[in-house]
Amino acid sequence: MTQNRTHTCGELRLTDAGKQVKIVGWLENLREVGSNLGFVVVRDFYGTTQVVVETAEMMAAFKAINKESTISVEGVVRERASKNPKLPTGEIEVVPQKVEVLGRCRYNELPFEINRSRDADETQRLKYRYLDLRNPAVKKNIILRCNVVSALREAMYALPQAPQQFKQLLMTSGFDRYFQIAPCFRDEDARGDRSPGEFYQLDMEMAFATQDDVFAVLEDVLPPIFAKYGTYDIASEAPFKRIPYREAMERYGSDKPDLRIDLEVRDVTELTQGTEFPPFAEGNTVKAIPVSGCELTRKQIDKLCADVEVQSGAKPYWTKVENGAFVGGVAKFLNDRAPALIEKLGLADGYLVGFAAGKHDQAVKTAGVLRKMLGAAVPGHMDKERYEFCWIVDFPMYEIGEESGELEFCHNPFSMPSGGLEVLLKAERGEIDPLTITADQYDLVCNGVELSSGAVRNHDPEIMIKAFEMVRLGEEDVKQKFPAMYNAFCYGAPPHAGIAPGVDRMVMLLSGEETIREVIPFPMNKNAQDVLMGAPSEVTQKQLDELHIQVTAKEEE
RNA sequence: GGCCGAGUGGUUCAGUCGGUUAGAACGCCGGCCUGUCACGCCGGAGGUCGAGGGUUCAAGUCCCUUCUCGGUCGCCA
Repeated sequence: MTQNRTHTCGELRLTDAGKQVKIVGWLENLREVGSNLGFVVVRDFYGTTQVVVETAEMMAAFKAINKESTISVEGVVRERASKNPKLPTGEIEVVPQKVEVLGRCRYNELPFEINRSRDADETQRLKYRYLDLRNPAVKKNIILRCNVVSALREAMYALPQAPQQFKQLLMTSGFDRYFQIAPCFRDEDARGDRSPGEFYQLDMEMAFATQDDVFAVLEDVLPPIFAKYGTYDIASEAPFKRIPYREAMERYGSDKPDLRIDLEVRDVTELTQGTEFPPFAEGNTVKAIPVSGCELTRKQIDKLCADVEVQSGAKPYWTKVENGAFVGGVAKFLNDRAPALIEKLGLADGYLVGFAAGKHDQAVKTAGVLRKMLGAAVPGHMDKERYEFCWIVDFPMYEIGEESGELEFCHNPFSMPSGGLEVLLKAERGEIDPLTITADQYDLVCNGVELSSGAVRNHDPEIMIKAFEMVRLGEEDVKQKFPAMYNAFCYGAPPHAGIAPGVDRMVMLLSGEETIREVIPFPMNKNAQDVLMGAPSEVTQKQLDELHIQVTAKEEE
């Protein structure tokens, strides 16, 4: 039995008419349009080709084959009597002489229809991922992923090795630049944009590099890839906007702002103090988001506020401006403040004002979610069809821990404090507040998605120890917990910096998908289960014995 | 772990105030149809309404418990 095809299913054109061919693929559909007339669609990786059925024998042969079986068709290419301009192969059809079943589909009913698999239940899709991926609309994201990864490799300099601590050690070893596309494993729960446990990063580290050097690399690599592979045509050009962390929190209520939305958060704490409304009470922070041209109905506003509460954990409030006064929502608490608020926020008739109130951090966070929701809901405030990049810079080095109530590292303890040793010494002498110390650490954000985190690393053991002393740790802790890094840095380390954009998230943005699972060939579900392979599953006693692992009963209740 | 949403033929969903035989579309099976391309037309089969308990003359619908999936928060230097 020979299976060699002469052409793929996306290949044949009018110029091939008259040729003897053999195609192979999946039997997608049989359209019967007459007693002995029908059309078979054969699909492979490259496209679909129509096979025409004109005889009782062929009709019987094709009717006996379940859809989604793999078949081969030998025959002659012919110009179609009625062409289909929507298909690349729409000008021709294959008149079959011989049909062979290569792999029989045993079921005449599938878990879902292939070309509508995206509508099916996600668990069902993942369980039958091999059927789901037959859908060209699903498959295209995986192909996109492949193209993006290879474009990234082409754009980068070459030298594959291994992540974080090791890549920093490479710098210390004298390698100037490093990159690789590496799988990362993390013990963290899933989200729509976060694959549970594992994901891929374009990981890079550069010796003798500054923050600007790192920015320059990604500003060079990413825009052409977004331009070529993105769903939207417009993307930020280099240099990307740089926004200090504190400014991002104040203006957008988020450290990953979606800059496609033109709304901004305003602080109205002073102007709302002394009102009868408990959430605006003294000690609370009050943020306002003015939205012009809002025609949302009361019902829509309530729904939006409920959604904000789910995501932020706190209820937002609102009022509208009509005839120069506040109407609806919390209007009655603000009547005497209306003129001042209207002036400060530049309000006019038709404005909706969203409010977020509470302890400072909660108010900021609620405002951030509210801004995002309003931007998406009120027409005219979000130019969706574009990619807006920005760098979030100047992350605080320290924060007051919620539980401990004492100074702790805010993000990455290995980032270089801006200003180096001198700044730490000043803080130690009490000349500056340690909370004002920032780190040379940065995030790359696109359309409200955190694409990447990176930093100029702290390569100086003295500064590292001082940084740790600020949080009541010291030399012994650094030596004990990170012996390799500490020791290596004691032998002359180059200043170095790095970053690691998430490949899955990048492809998600490029494809326009809402969940990361759409760009991963075999994704796990929210609970990190692989429902296709049935993993995790029970282990056998033999496996346990091999590894000297004992399973003991739970001791609780 | 908290909160929100969902679970009804193979698939996606509808199902009003608790009330007769739980509907539709697609898919499947049978029939018709000579140019379809989401083909069309006619007919048919297919349901433990996630599971368990309760209220009631009567539960897909109300109450309690529980399981599963999704979103979100916690978490993720």
